[in-house]
Amino acid sequence: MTRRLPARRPTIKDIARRAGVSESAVSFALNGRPGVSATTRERVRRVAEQLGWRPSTAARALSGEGTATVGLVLARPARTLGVESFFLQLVSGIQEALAERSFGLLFQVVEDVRAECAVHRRWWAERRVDGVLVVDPREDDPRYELLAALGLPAVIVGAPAGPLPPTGAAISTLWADDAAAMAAVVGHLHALGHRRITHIAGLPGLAHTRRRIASLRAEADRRCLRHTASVITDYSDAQGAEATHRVLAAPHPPTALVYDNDVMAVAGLAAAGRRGLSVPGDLSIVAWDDSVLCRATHPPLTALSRDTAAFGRRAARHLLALLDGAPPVCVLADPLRLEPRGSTAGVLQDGS
Amino acid sequence: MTRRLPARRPTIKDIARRAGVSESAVSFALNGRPGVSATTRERVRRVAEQLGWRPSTAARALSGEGTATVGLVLARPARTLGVESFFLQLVSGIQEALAERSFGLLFQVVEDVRAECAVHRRWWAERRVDGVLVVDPREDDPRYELLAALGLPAVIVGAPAGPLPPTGAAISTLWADDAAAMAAVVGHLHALGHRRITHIAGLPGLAHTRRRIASLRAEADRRCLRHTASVITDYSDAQGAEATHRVLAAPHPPTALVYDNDVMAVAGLAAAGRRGLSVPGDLSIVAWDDSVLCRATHPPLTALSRDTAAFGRRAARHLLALLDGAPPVCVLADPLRLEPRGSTAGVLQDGS
DNA sequence: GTCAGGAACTAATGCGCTTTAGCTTGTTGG
DNA sequence: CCAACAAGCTAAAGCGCATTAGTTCCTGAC
Repeated sequence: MTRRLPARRPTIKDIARRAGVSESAVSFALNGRPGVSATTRERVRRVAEQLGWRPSTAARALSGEGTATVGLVLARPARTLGVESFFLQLVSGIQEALAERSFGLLFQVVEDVRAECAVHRRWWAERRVDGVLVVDPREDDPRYELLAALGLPAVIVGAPAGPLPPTGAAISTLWADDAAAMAAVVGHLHALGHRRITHIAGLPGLAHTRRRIASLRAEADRRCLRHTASVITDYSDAQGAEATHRVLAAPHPPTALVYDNDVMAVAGLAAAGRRGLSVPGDLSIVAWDDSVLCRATHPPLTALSRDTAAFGRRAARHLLALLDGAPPVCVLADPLRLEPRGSTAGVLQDGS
Repeated sequence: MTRRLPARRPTIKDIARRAGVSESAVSFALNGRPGVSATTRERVRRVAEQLGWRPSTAARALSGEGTATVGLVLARPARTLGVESFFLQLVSGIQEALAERSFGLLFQVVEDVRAECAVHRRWWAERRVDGVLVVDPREDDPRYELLAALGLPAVIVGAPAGPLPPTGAAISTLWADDAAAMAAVVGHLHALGHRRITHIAGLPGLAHTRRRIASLRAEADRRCLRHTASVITDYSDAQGAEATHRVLAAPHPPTALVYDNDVMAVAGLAAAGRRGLSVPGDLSIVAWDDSVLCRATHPPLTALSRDTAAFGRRAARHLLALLDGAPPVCVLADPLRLEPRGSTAGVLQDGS
C-alpha cells in the first residue's frame, strides 16, 4: 500500500534547519522583531513561504499571544432560528473582517442566556477565544458583568443606550438607533393617513424590543395618536400570524402593522390574505429588517433596511481594535433606511 | 481605582498545589488514567470543579491531543447567502452534536471553492481544527484530494453517490437521495395531471444540481413526459423570479414549477402573481427544502421537507466518530418527505 | 526474611512558539 | 590598543498539558 502519507505540518524548526539559523532567529525574522539582519530575514521569509509554514495557533496561544479567534454565541430557541436573514448576514460580515487578519470565528447556538454565559465561561477557561461578540442585548443583561469579571474583551452589538457595561472592562458597544427608526416608520404611516398602528414586537427580554415599544409610544404621544399598541411574540412565523389574526379581529382593528422581523411580516401578510384583507388596500405592513423575503412577496414589503453585513464588519473591527489594545468605545451604527414598497399605502378614512 | 482584577485561569498546577499531589497525578486523575487511587482521584476532581478548571485547548493541542474543534466553510457568493434557512438550521444541528462533546465549531464564509481550499489549508497549517465538514459537493471536487493529502478527517454532507473521496482517507459521506425526492415530486405532479414541468435549478457546479436535473429527465422518460426541462440559476431570489418569468413567457409554458430552494419558490410565487397567474389554479409550485417561508406565503407552498437540524447532527456525529478512530462510512440520510400544501393542485387540461 | 511485583505516586520530557538572557563578533572612541 | 558598545546571532526557559520513565512503598510468595 503506497498511499501518500499525510503531509507533516512544517514547524519553525524545519525553517531554521533549511535556513541555517537558530529557531529564535526564525521567530524574530517572521515576527518583524529586531535582532536579525535584513538579508537573513528575507531568506527566512522565503524558506517559510516555500514550506507553506503558518504559526501553530496552539503554540502561539500557549506562549501568551492569544488564539486569534473570537467567539459568537446565539442565544435563541432553535425554533425561532434558521430563517431570519439577519444572523447569517451578520456572521458573514463579521468574519469578512476577521478573515482580513486571519482570525477565526468560533460559533455556537444555545437556548438561552444562561447557557450562553456558560459557553463564555467555558471558552474563557479553555482559552479558546481572545474576545467575543455579544448580540441581542437584554434588560439586566448578566453577560456584561460576567465578561468584565473574566476580563474577556467584547463588543456588544445592537445595544440600546441604556444599561452600560461596567467601566474599566474592555467592552465596546455598537448600537442601532431604534428610536429614530421607529420614528421614521410612524412618520411614514402617519403621513399616509394611518392613525391606528399596531406593532408586532419580538422577544420581550431583548433590550431593543423594549426600546422599540417605548419609541412607538413616545412617537405616538408626540403625534397625538391614541390608538397604537405593541403586542409581544417570539419572532416565529407562527406567533406572527397568530398575533396578526388577534389584532385584526379586535373591535377597532389597526390599519397598519409594524413587524419586528421579516419572517413575521411575511407570515402576517399571508394571514391578512386569509382574512380577505388586501395589502395595501385594507392594511399596510412594514417589516423591521429587510431581506429578499420582503422583496419576494406580492406585494413587496415596505421595510427598514440596513447593510447587515457591513454592520457585522464594523462590530468585528471594533473587537479587533480592542484586542489591539484600543480603549473601548460606544458608537452609533448607520441608521436604518425606510424602504417604501408596495405594502404601505394611504387610507381613505380611519375612525381615529 | 479598586476594580476587581480579571480572574486568572486556573491550571493543573493550581489544582496540584491545592490537592497536595503532583501535576502528573492531577492529569491522570482528570483523564481517567490509571495510576492514582480512587480517593485521590475524587479529591482532585473536587478541587478542579471547585476552581472551575477546564483544560486549555492550546496546551492540549500542543501535546498532540487535537484541538476539539471542527471547521465548516461555506463557499457561496455572499449574494446568495443569508436567507436560506437551510444553512443556519444545519449549523444549529451540527453544533448541537458538537456541544455534547465540548467541541467547538470554527465557521467561515468564502466566495468560492478555491478560497475554501485555501481556508482548509490554513486551518490545517495553523492546527486549528481536527476535522472539517464539507458541504455543497461539486462535480470534480478539488476538496477531496486536498483533504486526503492533508490527512484532515472530513464528512461530506449531501454528496451524490458519484465521485467518491480517495480510499484510505478519513472521509465519510452522508448523502441525500435527490433522485428519490425528485421522483416523488414528479409523481405527485403527474398524478395531479401535470405534463409540463419545469425545474428551476440552483448553481450549476454543485453535484446535487446535476443530480436533480438528471433525475428529472430520467423520471420524465420513465413516465413519457416529453415537456420537462431544467433551467439554471444561482439560487438567488432575483434569478428565481427572472427564470420564472422567462419560462412562463415561452410558447407552451409549464403548468408546474419545481424550485431548488425555498427562496426562489417564494420569489417565483410572487412573479406568477405579477403575471396574473393564480397559484395553484393556473400554476403549481413545489419548493425543494421546506422552511417557515413555505408556510408563510399565501397559499402555503408544497415542499420537500426534512429535519435539517437532525441532518446536521448526524453529519457532526459521523465526524466525531472519525476523530475517535472509526473507519469512514458512506451512509444515506433520511429521505425528504413531500409535504403537499396549497400550491399544488390538479390541472383541467394540458396540451401535452 | 527476602525478593519480585504491583500500586501509587513524582520527576522529567516534549509539543511549537515567544522571549529573555547571553554570547560572539566588529566597530568606535579615547 | 583596549574598553565600551551595538549588531546579529544562539541558548535556554516557559506557557499548560500529556506521557514516559523513574521512585517509593507495600503486599504476597517462597
